Amino acid sequence: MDERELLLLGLLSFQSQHGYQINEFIERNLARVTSMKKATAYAILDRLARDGYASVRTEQAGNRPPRKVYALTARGEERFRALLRRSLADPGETTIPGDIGLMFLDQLPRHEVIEGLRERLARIEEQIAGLEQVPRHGHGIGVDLAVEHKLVLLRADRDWLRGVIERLTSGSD
Amino acid sequence: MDERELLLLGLLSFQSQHGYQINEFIERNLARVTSMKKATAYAILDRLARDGYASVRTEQAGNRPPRKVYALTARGEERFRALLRRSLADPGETTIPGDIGLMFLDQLPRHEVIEGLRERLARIEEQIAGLEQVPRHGHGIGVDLAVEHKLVLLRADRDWLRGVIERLTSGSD
DNA sequence: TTTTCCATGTAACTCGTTACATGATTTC
DNA sequence: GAAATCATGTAACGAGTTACATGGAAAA
Repeated sequence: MDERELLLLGLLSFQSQHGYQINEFIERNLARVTSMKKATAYAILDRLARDGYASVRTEQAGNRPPRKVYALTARGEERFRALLRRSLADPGETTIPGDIGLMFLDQLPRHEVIEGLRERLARIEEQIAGLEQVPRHGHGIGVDLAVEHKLVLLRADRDWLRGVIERLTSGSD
Repeated sequence: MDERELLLLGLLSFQSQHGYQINEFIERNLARVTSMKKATAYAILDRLARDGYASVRTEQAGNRPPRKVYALTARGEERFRALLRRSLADPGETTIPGDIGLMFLDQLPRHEVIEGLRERLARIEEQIAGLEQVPRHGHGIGVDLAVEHKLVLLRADRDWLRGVIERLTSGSD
């Protein structure tokens, strides 16, 4: 909730934009960072305007459909900074998908567990490879940091997983 | 969704239980792994019974309120194993809270950023300290693995954060 | 000429949480 | 006599996704 709002406020803090534009940008450049859907973005933009965090100006370019261009208001910038501070300071609850499954791994035949974990490992390695190809300084150091962060955690995850698979493969318990 | 269902199926795979019992167990022993709320558990148990994954037997102990004891059916065990295999193999989308904020850190005065990240670091260290005190082999190796996993990722996160703070503190860039 | 692009949205749905209701019983 | 325990639920709400509607213009 707050994260999606923060994202939109942040994008607007760079420049005023209309919804379509924002959605395009997210889809093309931020797919790895967020999975926010278009309808959601439109709805939040609406809310931002309603709450006075953004102003709306309708713009017509030629014969195209009219655009609603959103611009941060002073209140909006304040809101942005407040959310940003909170977001930086609060690590939140990182619920790791798969950890629940881990708890029950005794219930499954050992070879099936290993097979599953190997597949997981392969997927993680794909994600890492994908992120490693993201160009640096494409959209500011902040974005680079976010990518770097993800990479660090993915690599730690990968290394741990390798260890676990090894432990499980080498038989003893 | 699937994770919560998997958790309940897994708990039932150890032994038949009624909802209250399961909720107690989760609250007391699994608060660090899941945040599923009671109402949710009751609803999912209901659904499991409706879909034939669990059988229900109503039991009365003395003058207490009647209990609905759920037991896995054959279908339920199959379902459990299927979800478990999927959960092990699929790393899913680990959306890290805070990464969105990271992207915009240029928009905030440097000292505020550092202040925020220091607080984040402290919180993470608290989480680590908390997890380090969890006794091993409390509830099976699976649970230990899950805790270990969380610890590994938290430590990687902590180390990275320290590096970032250092980089930011030492001025340049 | 059919598909894609532009640009906005709505309606229905799912999943989960919060807050509350119930009512007997045991503990403080 | 008040509070916690036992045991189940319901109703209202919030956030988000999916799928669809619209309609002109440009590209294939």
